Amino acid sequence: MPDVDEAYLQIGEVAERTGVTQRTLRFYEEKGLLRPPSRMVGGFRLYSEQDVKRVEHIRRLQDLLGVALAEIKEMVEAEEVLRELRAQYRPDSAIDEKRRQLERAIDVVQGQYSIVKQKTEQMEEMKAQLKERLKTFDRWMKELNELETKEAVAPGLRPPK
Amino acid sequence: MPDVDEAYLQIGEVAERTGVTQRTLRFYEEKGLLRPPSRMVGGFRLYSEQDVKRVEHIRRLQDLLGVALAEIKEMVEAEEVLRELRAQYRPDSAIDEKRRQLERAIDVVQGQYSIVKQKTEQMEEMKAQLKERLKTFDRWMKELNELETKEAVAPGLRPPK
DNA sequence: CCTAACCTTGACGTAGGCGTTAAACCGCCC
DNA sequence: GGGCGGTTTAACGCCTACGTCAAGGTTAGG
Repeated sequence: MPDVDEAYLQIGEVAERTGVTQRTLRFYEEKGLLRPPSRMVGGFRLYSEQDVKRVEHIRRLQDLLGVALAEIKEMVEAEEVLRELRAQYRPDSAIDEKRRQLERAIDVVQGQYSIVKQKTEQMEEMKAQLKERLKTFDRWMKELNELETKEAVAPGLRPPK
Repeated sequence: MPDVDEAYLQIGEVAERTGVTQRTLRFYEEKGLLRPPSRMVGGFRLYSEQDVKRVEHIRRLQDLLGVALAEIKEMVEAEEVLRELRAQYRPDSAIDEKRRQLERAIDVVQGQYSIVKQKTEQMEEMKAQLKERLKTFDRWMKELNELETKEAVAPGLRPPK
C-alpha cells in the first residue's frame, strides 16, 4: 500500500508539469502506456511522482527517438516488469522466471541503446555537414561583400535604394 | 537545357533506390517537396540523380529530425534558391537580392544546426543513461546466478553480503 | 447552500502521411 | 498487333496521436 502522506497530483497539475494535455494523459492511459492511476473518492485521478517521471520518459522516447506509441508501450512494459522484479524481496521460488524477465529487459534496453547509437552517429554526420555548409555560406557572403565594395569604387549601374 | 544523355530514371527505379513508394514520390511532388520532374513523351515521370539525392535528403530530415513535411518544404525551398543563386553567373544587378537569399539560407541552415545540436546532446545523455542501466542489469544478472549456485550447494541458506 | 474551478466519460473531429483501389494509358517484345 | 508490365490521374481509405465539444459530477471557498 502506498504511503498515504505521499503527495499525489491531479491530472491538471501533471499536465502542467509535463507539458502535455490532460487529454494526452488519458489517452496514454487508454493505450496502456500509463498504468491506471489511483483515484480519489469522487473519481478524480491521482498521479504519483513516478507517473510524472513516466510521462516524461514517454515523451523523450517520442521526441528523440521518434518511435511509435505501440513500441513505447512495449518498452515501458518491460521496465514495469523490472520494477516489480526489484520490489519483490525474493519470493524466492522461480529464480529463472526472474532471469527471463531480466533478459527481456536487457533486450529492450539494448534495443533502445542501438537505436540511440545509430541515430547519434547519423546526426553527428549531419551536424558536420551543416557546419561545413555554414562555412561555405560565410565565404560566399564575404565574396558578395567584396564584390559590392569594388562596385562602389568603380560604380556600374547602381539601382536607387 | 539538361544534358540529353543524362541517365534519367522512372518512378519505379527511384522508388526502389530510395526505399520510398511511388505513391510517396508523387505525394512529395504534390506537396511541393520535389519539383515536378521532367516527363517522357507518354507522360511518364523522368527523375534525375539530383532528385534521388533530394528524396534521400528529405527522408533524413524526417527520420532524424522528425520535422513535419511543411517545415521540410521550407528547408528544401531555401536550398533550391541557393542552387539558382549559385547557377546564375552574375546577372549582376541586384546584389543585395542575392544577399537576402543567402541570409535566408543561412538562417535555415542555422535552424537545422541548432536542432541537430540540441538533439545530439539530449541523445548523448540518454545514451549514457542506457549504458548505465545495462551495467546495472549485468550486475543483477550476476547476483541472480550466484544466488542460484549457492542454493544448489546449500539450499535455503542466505548468502552473507 | 452556492458558485467557480476542476474533473469525469463519451463521442466525434482532424491533421499528417501516406495506402489502396480503379480505370485508362504507354512502351516494349514477339 | 496483341500481350504484359510499368505508369498515369483521381478518389477514397486508414492509422496515429491526439483536439474538441458536450453533459454532467466533485471539491473547495465564502
